[in-house]
Amino acid sequence: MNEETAAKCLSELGSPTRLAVYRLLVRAGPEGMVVGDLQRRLKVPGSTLSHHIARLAWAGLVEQRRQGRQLHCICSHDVMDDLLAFLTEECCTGFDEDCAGQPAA
Amino acid sequence: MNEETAAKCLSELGSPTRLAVYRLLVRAGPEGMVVGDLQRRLKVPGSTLSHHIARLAWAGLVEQRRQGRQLHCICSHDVMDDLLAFLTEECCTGFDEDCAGQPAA
DNA sequence: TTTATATTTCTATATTTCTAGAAATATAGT
DNA sequence: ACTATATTTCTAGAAATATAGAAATATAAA
Repeated sequence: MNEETAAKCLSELGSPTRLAVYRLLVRAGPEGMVVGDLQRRLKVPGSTLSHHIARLAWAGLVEQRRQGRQLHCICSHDVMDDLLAFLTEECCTGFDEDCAGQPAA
Repeated sequence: MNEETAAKCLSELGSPTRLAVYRLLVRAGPEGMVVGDLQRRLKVPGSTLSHHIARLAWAGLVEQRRQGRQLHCICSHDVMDDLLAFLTEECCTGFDEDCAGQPAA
């Protein structure tokens, strides 16, 4: 993952509503959650929620699969994994022992 | 780190300019870099850069120490460590083997 | 085919963020 | 005190984002 893509992911996760959505989806596992469930859990109007989910999907953090009338939202772990790898490798140093990553330089 | 704080950090890191600043500071190590150096490296007007650095500092990701006329910017690893821990623990699952973290549930 | 449900798209408004020039502040040297 | 350097604060316009109601779309059930 390059810096530009990382910034995109970080930015999309950096909204309280979207981070909450993402966490719920992580906990929901491979089945994911349908939009309506997310809506009831987060108490956010459908149109607003749809907008936020679309952004998460645009960043590749979430995938959507229609099943009948419902749309299942499932988190894509790959992107999060790449993001964590980027942060660990590129935004941590070996200068102190707090961080497990290799030195960036 | 709670969800609100994590969202704040993610959002602040989610700007291409700020992520670039942060990465340069990580690589600069404990000495950090002065604002002027960052300005020359990133080719960004001082006022713009100052604004971005202030946001990183507000989120606790960067610390500033004046030394004479210059202001050294140093990345605070603690916050990044906490953020990585949050993402690993709260935004990764044990459902597949891609992710090293513990199950969130 | 009508009706109900689930979700999105359209539209508008309010708010935030980005950007950068100009002025102000802080420090150091002469 | 004056000048130069480093950086911030002020200001404002432009662009992006958030929010949510209303209308539209997709699917299913009766």
